[in-house]
Amino acid sequence: MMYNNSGNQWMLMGNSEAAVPVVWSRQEDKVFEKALVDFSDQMDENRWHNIADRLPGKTPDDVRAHYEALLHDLHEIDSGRVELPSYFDDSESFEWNQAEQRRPGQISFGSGGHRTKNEVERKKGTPWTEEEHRLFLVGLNRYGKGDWRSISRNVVVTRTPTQVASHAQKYYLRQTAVKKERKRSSIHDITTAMDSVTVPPPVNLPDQGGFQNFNFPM
DNA sequence: AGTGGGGTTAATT
DNA sequence: AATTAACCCCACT
Repeated sequence: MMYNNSGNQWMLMGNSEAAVPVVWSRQEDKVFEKALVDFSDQMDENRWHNIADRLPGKTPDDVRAHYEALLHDLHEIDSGRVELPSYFDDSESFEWNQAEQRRPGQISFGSGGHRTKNEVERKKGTPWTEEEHRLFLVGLNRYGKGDWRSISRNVVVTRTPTQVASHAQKYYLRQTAVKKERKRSSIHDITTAMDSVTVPPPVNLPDQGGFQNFNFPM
């Protein structure tokens, strides 16, 4: 899998050039992922163009193809368990000016209870964007559940490790919640292997408020 | 008004 | 540092 290489993309140069494999380095991936969030507001073609501008040697089409590949992987991650491929980190502690990324954020607002209006802007929780969540899944896939620090540092660069951990907590809570709802303990839950966390949430028909759970056999 | 989702912070290991 | 629990705001119903 690994979206960075899934389905090798080929760059077909006009007439005289031979096909050249498009390869994505780790650094390029990071730039790509960051740009994805930065330009998440534009869902048109400009997006690919803007992202490509940050990646010397990459065309907007390369970027779009890369994104497609990413979505494909995510779909698999999401609709199955999160399985960690055996490839782990690779020394990617390059000099990424993470200083200019991550914002000072994290202003408290609820804790103590002293609500001063003139205090530092109480930043209310900023909702995760879809892109950030996708990146979160990528990070999960790459570093595994628990390594929030790496995920924050290398993948979801717009969130601090604490935020990532928090997001993960809610994410898993929801996962199990949905799972439970779907399966009112049935004899079929018994499996030979050590159980599990599998069973793709049959997509949600819910979302609309009411879904009936049949709590009686039919 | 009650509930629950989704975010942050505090406490614990 | 990571996990767990408490807490808070807000959109819905």
